[in-house]
Amino acid sequence: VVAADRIATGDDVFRSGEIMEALGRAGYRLTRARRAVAEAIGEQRGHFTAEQILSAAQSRHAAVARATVFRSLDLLDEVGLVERVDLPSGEHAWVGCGASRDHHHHLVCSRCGRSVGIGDVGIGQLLEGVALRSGYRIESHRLEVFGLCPACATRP
Amino acid sequence: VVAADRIATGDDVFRSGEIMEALGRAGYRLTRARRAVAEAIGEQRGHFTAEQILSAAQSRHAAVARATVFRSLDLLDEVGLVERVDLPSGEHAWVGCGASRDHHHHLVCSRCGRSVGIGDVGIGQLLEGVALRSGYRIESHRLEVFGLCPACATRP
DNA sequence: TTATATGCAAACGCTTTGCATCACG
DNA sequence: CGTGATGCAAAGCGTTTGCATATAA
Repeated sequence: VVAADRIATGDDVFRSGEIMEALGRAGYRLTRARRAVAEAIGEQRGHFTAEQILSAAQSRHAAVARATVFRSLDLLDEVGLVERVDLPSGEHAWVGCGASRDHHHHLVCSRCGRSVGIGDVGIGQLLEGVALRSGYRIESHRLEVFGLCPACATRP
Repeated sequence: VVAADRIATGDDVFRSGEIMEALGRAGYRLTRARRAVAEAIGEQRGHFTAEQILSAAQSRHAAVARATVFRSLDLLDEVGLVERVDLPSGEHAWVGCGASRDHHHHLVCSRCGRSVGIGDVGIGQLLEGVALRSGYRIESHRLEVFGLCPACATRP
């Protein structure tokens, strides 16, 4: 049941081109603003906030309206290219979802924000037990894991 | 390692008295406002927002300032009596933590909000594997589980 | 008596909205 | 061309802060 080989499905980073292609495939217009947001996301190494995308775009001479950043992120979320994470601080951030479109979770570096996807490491199985004992009919779960990435762990 | 018997540690609900006692033990003043917040929390059946506490207090003729509600919730969080949950919608809510002061997670009813605590069901163990494979030094994790409680599951 | 906690109102930060304009397809 | 997307600015929320006042211990 546990797909051990699906653990650590790779860095949650992608090129802006991939984003635009996916948007096109989903039937959305490939606009200048969306390209700018896609490029800004491509520059991010880890999780990012709407604010970061906004200023990344500005510093590239590809300014986008604040509202458009939010609208684009929502769109990308719908398409499954990014996903919201709630940081321990309570902040809302986003991470790219790499290639895997399946149910998965994120392992986020608490220093640099770099994130990797992790597959279903067997939590579903654990939760079956919880369901039995609690009587709840479990519908969904969210797991967010925080720690230091290899680079940040060695470099103090 | 897996404490199967600690699954479903009981309803995350308590009487206002327990809250006040714990606050006193922690060396905080037992004020009228905190009593009002404690009572409002006691009325909640599941997760609750600051806004709900505010209006619950008002409808009891024990009005509290909005700011005080936030300050009290932060305090109760510090003491470990309540905990923030990020609902799937992105909303911030709180749940009581019942008796257990250990590391735990919450199983929240997505209809009525009722929540029960679940102990460390073995996720720590799973994450050791993830740490090995990913190279990350895992520091913390948050698991939030949503579903229908027994009552809501049977009553459509 | 004195440090703590409260109330109030204003400030804040993030996110959304309405609406006229723009541009992708 | 026509519809969907954008920009702008204003509104909306939830949350925090500063400060004078009240109050628990």
